[in-house]
This record gives sequence, C-alpha cells and structure tokens, in this order.
Amino acid sequence: MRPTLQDVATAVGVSRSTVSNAYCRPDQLSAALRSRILDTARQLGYPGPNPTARSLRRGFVGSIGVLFTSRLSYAFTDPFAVRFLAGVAAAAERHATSLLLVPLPTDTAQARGAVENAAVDGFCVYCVADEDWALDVIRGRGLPFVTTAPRADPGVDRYVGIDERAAARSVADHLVGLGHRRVALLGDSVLPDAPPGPLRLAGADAAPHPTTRGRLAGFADALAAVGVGWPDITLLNATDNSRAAGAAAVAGLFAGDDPPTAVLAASDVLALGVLDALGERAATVSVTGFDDVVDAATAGLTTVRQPAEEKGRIAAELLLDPPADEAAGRVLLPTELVVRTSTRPVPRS
Amino acid sequence: MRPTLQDVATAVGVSRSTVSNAYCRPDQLSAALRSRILDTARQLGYPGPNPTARSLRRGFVGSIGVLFTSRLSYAFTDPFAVRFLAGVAAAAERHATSLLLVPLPTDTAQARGAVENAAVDGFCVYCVADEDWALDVIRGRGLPFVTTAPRADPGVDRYVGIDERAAARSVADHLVGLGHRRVALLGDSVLPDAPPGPLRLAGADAAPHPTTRGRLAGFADALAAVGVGWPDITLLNATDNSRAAGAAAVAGLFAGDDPPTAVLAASDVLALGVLDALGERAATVSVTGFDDVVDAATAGLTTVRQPAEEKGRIAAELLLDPPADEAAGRVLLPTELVVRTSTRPVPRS
DNA sequence: GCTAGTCTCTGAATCGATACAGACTGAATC
DNA sequence: GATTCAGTCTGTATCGATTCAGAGACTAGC
Repeated sequence: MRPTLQDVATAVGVSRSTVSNAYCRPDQLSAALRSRILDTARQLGYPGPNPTARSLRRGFVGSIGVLFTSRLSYAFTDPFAVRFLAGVAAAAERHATSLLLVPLPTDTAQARGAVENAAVDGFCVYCVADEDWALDVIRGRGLPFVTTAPRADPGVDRYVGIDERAAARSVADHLVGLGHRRVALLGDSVLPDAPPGPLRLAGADAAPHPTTRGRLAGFADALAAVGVGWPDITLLNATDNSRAAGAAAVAGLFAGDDPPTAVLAASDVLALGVLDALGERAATVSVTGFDDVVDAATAGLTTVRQPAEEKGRIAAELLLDPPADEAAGRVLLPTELVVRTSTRPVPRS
Repeated sequence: MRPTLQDVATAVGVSRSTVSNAYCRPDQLSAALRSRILDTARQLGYPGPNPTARSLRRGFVGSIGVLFTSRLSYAFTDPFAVRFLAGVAAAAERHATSLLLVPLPTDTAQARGAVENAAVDGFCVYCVADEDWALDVIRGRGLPFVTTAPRADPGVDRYVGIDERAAARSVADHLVGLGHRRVALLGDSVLPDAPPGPLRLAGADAAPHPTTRGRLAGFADALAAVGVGWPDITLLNATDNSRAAGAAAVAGLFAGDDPPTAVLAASDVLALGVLDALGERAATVSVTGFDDVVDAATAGLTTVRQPAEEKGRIAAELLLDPPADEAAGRVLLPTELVVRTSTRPVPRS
C-alpha cells in the first residue's frame, strides 16, 4: 500500500494534523519538525496529500469544466473553438486552475451523468445549443457557470458573447451594398438531421441552434431591408461545421440556371469549404464567412471578426473571478467587418 | 446547505446504503423503493452523489491528465499538439473518461505541486523535454503514464513515438539528393535561452530537448553521408515553435554572400515562418518542415508526415486500456516523406 | 510571582460517499 | 416441518485528508 498522511505521522511520532500542517500551513509548526516530517515522508515514498481527499475536505477542487456541444474530438478540429480554449487556458493558468474537458455521450441520460460526475468548481459552457439539460444539471449541482451566449432564461447567469444578429447583418449589408440580391445562406445543422444542401425553413427563427439562428436572422435582416424576402433566399444546410461539409452543402448549387451570386456562410470553416467547392469559379461568386479564423486571411475571405481568445479568457475569468457587479457578468464583445477579396460587386449580366 | 445522500436517506426513512444503491446498483433494491428514493431526491434538490466523495471512496477518478511541456495556452496554438489532443479526446470519449489539462507554472516547485495535486488516474505526457521531474512526481504518486517519446530510463514505461532521427534523415536525404550542400538547420529552443538566429553547438547531441535533438541528428546524418560535416552546417535557433519565431530565426540569413540553398526546419510551423520571411525569394530557396500539419499542404511544403491524431489516440488508449504484453506498450508509428513544391534542385550558379 | 501572550502541537469532528458482511422475510423444495 | 435460497435492506468500517478549539510550554512584562 501507498503510505498515507497517517503513516507519515506515525513514523515521525506526531499527530496527523501536524503532518498536514507541514504540507499546507508551514507557519503552524517549527521549521525543524517540518523538515523532519518532509524527510520522513520522502523516505517512506509518501507522494503528498491525496488530491481527492483534500478536495473532499476543503470543498473545492481547483479545476473548471469545459463543455462542448459537439463531440469533444470535433471541437479540436474547429479553429474557433481551439482559440476559445486557448483563451480559457490562459485565464486558467493565471488562476492556477486546471481544465476538465468532459466528453458528452450522445445519449442524453449518459451525458447528464457525465456532467453530474465531473469533479469541478464550475463550468464554461461553450455554445450548448438549446440543450438546457446541461445547464439544469449544473444549476442542480449548485455550481457557477458561464455560457458563450445570452440565455433565454435570465436569472443571474453570466455570459460572454457577441451580438450575433447585428454582426451577421454587417457582412450581409456589405454584400447587399455590392448589389447582391440572389443569395444563399449556409449554416451548420440548420435543422438537426437534415441532409446537406438546400432546405426549407419557415424562417430564421425556426432554426433550433441559437448561434445559427442569430446569424441567419441577421443575414435575413439585411436582405429584407432591400426587399428580398425569406422565400426568395436559398437556405443551405451543412451537416457539421467543417470544410468538407461546407463544400458538400453547395454541391450542384451553381449548376442550375439563375444560381446565387453570393453565399453567406455562418462560419469561416463552412465558407472555406464553399471556396474549395467553387475552385476556379470562386472568382465569379462572392463568399463570406464568420469568425475570422487564421485561414480566412490567407484565403482572402471577407468575414466578421470576433475576438476568440478574448472570449475564452473572459469566460474563464467571469467564472474564476466573478465581478461583484451583476451587470458586469454579462459581456458583449465587439465584432468587426473584415472585407477581403472574396466579395465583389455583382457582375452585370 | 445542499442536501447529501444522508439527508435523502433520512427523508425516505431508509439507510444511506440503500440510497447509494439506488444510484449506482439498481439491482440491489426493489424498483418501487428505488423510484421513491429518486423522487424524494428530486424534491429535496439532491444533485446525485458528490463526485469527489465518490472518487475518494472508489479509489479512482475517471479522468486522465494531459501534460504539456510548453505553456498550456501555447499548446493550443501548435497545430500538431491540437491534433494530438483531438486523438486523445477521441480515445477518452470511447472510455467515458474526461481530460484534465494541467497548466504548469514556470516555477518548478509550483509546477511539481500542480502535478501532485491533479486528481487523475494517469497521465499522458506530451513531450516533456528532459524535465524528468514531472515523470518523477507521477511515478511517486504511483500513477500510470504514457509519454510521446521513448525515455532514456527504460523501466516499464509505455510510449508512442516515431523514430525522430530516421524520419528527419528522410527529408534531409531528399534535399541532399537534390544537390543541396549549403544548408541551414532550424530548431525550436535548440538551446533554452538562446536568442533567435545563428547559434553554435558542439553537435546535435548537445541539444537538450530530445525531439529537437533527434531531428537535428537525423538531418546531420544525411549531410554527413555526403561529406558535409557539422561545422559546415548553419544552425539556427527559434525562440519558440511559432511561425513568427521561424521567420525571426532566418532574418538576415540570406543577406550575406554564400547563403544556404536550403533550410531544414524541425517543424512545419517553423518552416512556414521561413517561407513567410522569404516572401518572393521562396522560389530560390528550398525549405522543408516536419509533421505535415494542415497548412503544409496549402503552402506546398515538403515535409515528413507523422500521424497526429493516431499518436494521441494510441497514447490515451495505452493508458486507459494497457496491453497485457509489455512490448505492446512501446509503439513506434510510421512516418512518410511528403514531397511538395517547396523543395527543388540546387540552382546552378 | 502572576497574568498575558506567543509558539507548537494534538484530538476529535468532519467532508460525502461506497463496500461488504450479514439480518430479515417470504417462497420454494424435499 | 425443516432447509435452502433469492431478494431486500441495514450497520459499520473505510477512503485520506483538513480544520479548529484548545492544551502545554515558554517568554515577556509589570
């Protein structure tokens, strides 16, 4: 058996309390005794206080959980999510806190179990769709949490997000200004199990995923302002947020007559996929993205920038060092339209 | 106070054991009582067994630690590390295990503390330099671990790596075959606190970081085979593994007379930085990388591919599902030379 | 010489669960 | 009618620490 704190105490001939103090309250005992204890501990091969036992007694763990809507291994393929994580990690470093990444099984009951069982002091919830079950579980545990978007249920929740709708409108306004009227909107999982490609939806509001919903609504706002109604818009579904899915979503789109002159994608990754699919034709169709990931610059993609690391950093900071002022717990970050070469005026026909 | 298992037991009028069984051994009590217990628990707002207490009693946690040599937030900027993590996450998902990312303070004593205090069942140690302290701490705690490279100290350690030296030699052989003899080698932190740019070193063996060391040695092997000795090689230091650092390392390199005709970088990220720095001149200098990250393909970078997700997946798998056969715990993955457009024959002068 | 104060160290209570051996009940078997 | 057995449930020991009030020894001050 691996020795415990009690074994060290016995070996040195002091009480358990004293050994404990030797580790975490050095001012509570004489330096001489302390080093005698530490030496003995080393000889016995005692690795220091058991973290789990310590957490139980102390009532906190020293780590925060990060929850992703998507499969965890997918999250690492999403450049925006990765930069968000980098921000979270930076804040965690500052607070000497570790990060627990919790994979969520697809089965909801099991997923609840995973969240119930996570040994953490709080959660950063990255864009959990309308899956309020996760938030319910977290609330039920009485743990603090931060989301990456405002929630419908107000309460005292803290979040750090952007004005998705306004940001989306800004790119769409740009395209509209260039004269585009025949436009396709492309989103990830516009409807959960829909196939890739064209899709009918009653309106942007019908999209279940809040981020996608906000962005589609913003796109639609700009188009509505110039008389292009929802029925005149081509809506495209991507089965996940990847380049390949973006490419798949527009397959065949430009084969018909009267194809759209522009594609507004709800993320850079999808937009890059569209560019991949367009190939040579990319010079004739305008494409926009969302997020401004690193590759967007290289590809010359017009997009909306939102501060990724910043978002992660602030999310973790709100969790680890909550502002006294409740309003300060609701953060809306600025976004910025970044115009590059992937958008241009409608060619006159 | 948040209710405990005992409170639920009292409320229902049964023993604590029975409530515990209701949660984790449903076959141990009648369905009727079980649902009565669960209902009462819900009414009381009992969130289910406390994960920390459960871990203490059960003796395991259900999560594994991932340790990075570099600052954790840097790790997320390294595309190879991210893909490695994606692999680890994929394996973790399969085993319903969470991932604890532990930031390591720069101060070694504090960093030891962080590793001692991590509540995990084992560690994936990503390329901890010669910093054996981390492995010592882990061994001291009696926890299993997997490293991403063979260790000098054999023991029963498990690892998943590649033959760095042979892989490096394969790209270098390719360059040598193209006629290059005046060559620069570029590595990250060749010497810990050295400035960016040219550097003198007794030999590849003198590099403290094992990965860098292996790769430099492989490069040197290929050059030695055609009579280019270590003193004839320009060695360049990058201060970290980033594009910017790669660019900074070659600043001014091509200004002198008799500049190298090729640069062999120890990672793709550095190589891409070199291409950035070269700009137009990239057409006249051959550059190679290492890893084959996504951007390497776009940039036309000649490189050595190593399976990134696979490495992560196997690392986690070795930890979570250790092979009975000890030799099966030592995995060397295949690598593959990927020739693209960034390398070409030496221009005749 | 007495009181107060400072240092060290101890003991018991506590954190919130799980495991295991056994007690009890009622039905089935011979 | 005695025995066996399966099905339920309980009690106690245990996981490995931290905390806090207080005991004892010693110094200082008056």
